[in-house]
Amino acid sequence: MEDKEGVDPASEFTSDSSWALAGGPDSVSDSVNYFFDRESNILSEFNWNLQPDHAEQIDRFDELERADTRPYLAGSFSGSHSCVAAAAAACGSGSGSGTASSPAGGSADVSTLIPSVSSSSGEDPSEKHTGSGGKPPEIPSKARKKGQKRIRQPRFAFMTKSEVEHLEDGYRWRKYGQKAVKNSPFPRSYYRCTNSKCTVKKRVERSSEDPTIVITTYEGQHCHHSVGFPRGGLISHEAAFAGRFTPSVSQFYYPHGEIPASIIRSQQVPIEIVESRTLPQTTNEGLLGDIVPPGIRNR
DNA sequence: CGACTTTGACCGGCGC
DNA sequence: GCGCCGGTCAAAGTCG
Repeated sequence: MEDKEGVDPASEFTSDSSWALAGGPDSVSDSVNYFFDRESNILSEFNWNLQPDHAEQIDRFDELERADTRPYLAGSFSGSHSCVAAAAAACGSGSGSGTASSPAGGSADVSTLIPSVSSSSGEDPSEKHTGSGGKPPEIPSKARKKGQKRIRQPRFAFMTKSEVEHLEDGYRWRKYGQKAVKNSPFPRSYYRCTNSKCTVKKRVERSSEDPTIVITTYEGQHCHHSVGFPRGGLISHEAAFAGRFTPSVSQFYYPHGEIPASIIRSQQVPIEIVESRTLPQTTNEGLLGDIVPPGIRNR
């Protein structure tokens, strides 16, 4: 999948007007709005209700999570640019991955990221790449392996400039696998939420092009509240993503009312966070950097 | 001792 | 049809 990820989908996105429309680096806010629109549509398909007019709803969620989430987020975002996001869902749309190989020169990172998401998205029906044996995450047993296609969970991925791979997001994860990634010197790690009832998974890998960039992909939605913010309450932007990912449970808080940013046509929301730093859990400096729509950032 | 990580093997989808 | 590769499993090892 890596290959595919690194290639096609990317092209799809990059070629996709969505990112292109992002405009130049200066048009971030515009792009955010643009993406938001798309996101709204996409998310609505998942009943995530993140449309602007649902801001209140978000707040409500936030209230529910206030105890742990808000403080956490507030702290993490305060002073930084907030925001973020993206999200993606895998289901749906997807169209095939654009064959257009993505020239996306400038968005190499993005391409890498998106592909994974997008390709998965398109798979709903046919479930392409995930070869994972089509085993439903929920059902560990191999029983469902055959005859039953795995239902793709919504996904979303984002890139983070970080020195540590595993960013705190308020949830506990158990690593269940690690694989070497083709064309990349860095392995990809697979995690699943430790909550037995929760099927959320996430993949973490470093960009082969820029080792300082960590690509995290979430899949699924948490069916429980976060466990709080461990380790000194350190928070990372990842938390925000995680929260976005699980609207029904942990919405995040946007200190400045920013709207989550991007979304992509295939229900994937790739996001690129530039200069964001995630420090070791012992520190308190995790900050979100500016979010730049894929394609904008030049490396 | 339980929870978690590591790691090799296996499975299935996809491209050629 | 074959081989490659991503994703997952599960046994063994590690840690607190």
